[in-house]
Amino acid sequence: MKVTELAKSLGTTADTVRYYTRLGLLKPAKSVNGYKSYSNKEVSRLKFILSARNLGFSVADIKQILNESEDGKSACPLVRSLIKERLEETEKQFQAMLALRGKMSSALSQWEEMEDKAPTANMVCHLIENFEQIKKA
Amino acid sequence: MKVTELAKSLGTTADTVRYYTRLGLLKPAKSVNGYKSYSNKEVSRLKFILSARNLGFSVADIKQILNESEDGKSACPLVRSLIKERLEETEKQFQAMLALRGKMSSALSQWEEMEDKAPTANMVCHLIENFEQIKKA
DNA sequence: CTTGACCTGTGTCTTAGACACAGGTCTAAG
DNA sequence: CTTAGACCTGTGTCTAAGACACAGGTCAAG
Repeated sequence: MKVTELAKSLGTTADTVRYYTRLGLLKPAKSVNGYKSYSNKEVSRLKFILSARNLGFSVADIKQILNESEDGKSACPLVRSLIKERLEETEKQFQAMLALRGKMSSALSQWEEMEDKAPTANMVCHLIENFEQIKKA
Repeated sequence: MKVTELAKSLGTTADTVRYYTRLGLLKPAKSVNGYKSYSNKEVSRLKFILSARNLGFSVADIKQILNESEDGKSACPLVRSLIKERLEETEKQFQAMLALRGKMSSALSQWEEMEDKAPTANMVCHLIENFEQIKKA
């Protein structure tokens, strides 16, 4: 199987396959013409990688998990602990985005009723520089 | 004013100041010893940049806004249109994070009751590979 | 003069791929 | 057999927004 073939069969891009290969997550054989040749084992490996990415694991996480399982050990404990970390991070980012979204939409609606002003020596844009979010009661 | 001095006075890092300087958003004079020297004008410029970053504008956006205002034009229309774009992006990312968070926390709770399994030829980790999110009714 | 604390600019690194590009492969037409 | 064109290849570079490393410069105290 060639790069593009593998990629399409799992609904991803050739660049993604190349990226994982570069990192050593996939280990294709070299075909005669120098092209990479992927076996069925690589297909299921890639399937795993894509599932894990979809669940929020980082590529580095996945590398770790694959290493563990290559030693014949169960990766389950590692997987549980990693997802706990990732979920915490996601939660933080989520809260940050929630706050940002609020700020932005508040700014947008405020600014629609405000006039344009030319810049001055110490003010680039009064919309931004005078913005203060209205606090929720 | 030196780099660190400026950074501390506005509660940011020297690296951030250097970064903006590298991009040309700040234009310090060169002091005798080769160090960068920031004037009061740079202070208010940086203050503006930090406010805009805080509202979700990208550094590229800010560059655009600064260019506009340097020509003496009002940046307000540009600012309104940019924040609209950024807000839409933020909304998309927000929804994506919301979905991801749900998936992850669902996985976490499911996996706590599932046993460990050793890897097999075509399965790295059954937790991940057999995961299917329970759909909300 | 020397020590040590702090500061400097420059260059490299990060994520997870996307994109550019020069060249190779392969199929069909001539 | 040759040629054209479509498609594919690996490698190298780019992205955002700084963080970090590092060799060397500066400056006040002793």
